[in-house]
Amino acid sequence: MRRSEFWLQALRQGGYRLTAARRAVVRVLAESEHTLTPAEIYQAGRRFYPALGLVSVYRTLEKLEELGLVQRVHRAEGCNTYFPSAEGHQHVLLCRRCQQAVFFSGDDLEPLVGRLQAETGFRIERHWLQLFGLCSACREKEEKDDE
Amino acid sequence: MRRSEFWLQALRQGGYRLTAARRAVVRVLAESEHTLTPAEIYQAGRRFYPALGLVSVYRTLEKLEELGLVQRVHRAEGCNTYFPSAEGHQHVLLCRRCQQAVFFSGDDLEPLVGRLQAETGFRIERHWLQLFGLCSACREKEEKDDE
DNA sequence: CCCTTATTGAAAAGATTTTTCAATAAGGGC
DNA sequence: GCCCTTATTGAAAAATCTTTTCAATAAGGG
Repeated sequence: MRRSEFWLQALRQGGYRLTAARRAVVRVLAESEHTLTPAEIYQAGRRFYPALGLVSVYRTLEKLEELGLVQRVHRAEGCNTYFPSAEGHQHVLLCRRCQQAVFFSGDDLEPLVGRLQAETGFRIERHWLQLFGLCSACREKEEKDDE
Repeated sequence: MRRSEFWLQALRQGGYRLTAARRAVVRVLAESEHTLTPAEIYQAGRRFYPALGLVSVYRTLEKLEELGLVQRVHRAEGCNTYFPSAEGHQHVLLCRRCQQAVFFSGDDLEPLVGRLQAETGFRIERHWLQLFGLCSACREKEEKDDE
């Protein structure tokens, strides 16, 4: 099943109605390979549903986040970008130029977390890990810019 | 040397003047053990310098960040908290209740980064790692609340 | 095909951050 | 110590971004 269909189904099961506005937001974000801001989702969503309002983008993101389908992605330049949630224990690697986002897993923070809990007395509950860099396409483009 | 003195000296060497507004911001943030928002810094700073303006807090933070002395700390509830920068390769462990922040080091992401670069074609430049939990004081307080 | 009520978009309100601007004061030069 | 230049200030205005309000609409269970 495509991610957008799954999201619509999950909204339905969460007791929410399927409206044109929500379908447009889902369609844009579920299949995106880049993190998107509310304004970008709004703009792209209007191509599918011209009457879409920015407010509905915000409200739909709120629900998708609540259902665990969407995550907010923070960056130095701003914290208002969204992306499909990682499944299981995954994090994202982000291109700083084109905003492409790629999931990865395989970090092993257990030993570190255990050690820090013992040393600091904190009970550690969650962690954020994000990697930043340049995707291969943007690397080529940057080299071209330098010429 | 205390951190606040070091910051003042660094501002000076960066070509900036030492003003009462800047001294107040530095005094508040350099010795803080908690992440602080601009509004909190403003409020606390006014106790040392009542004429302080919120605008100067923003402008001073901008300069301190530019000099690498201060970092912006992001959280789910908001991205507008500030804290002294980590020295060298350090990250922060944050209490979700009282905003206490503790530096740590010892994460070893090299193998992961190397593997991902090979697999994805990205050139990985930076990473963000943050741990969230409850400090021991807040753990006790939460247990009391539950009673 | 209703009928209830969740949802909508527009406009207003809020919150936060940035810009503008005349007044002030930092600190180098004397 | 005292000018003099000019960076810096705080207040107010403007710009952004997000949330709330509200009457109109439409989703979807019966």
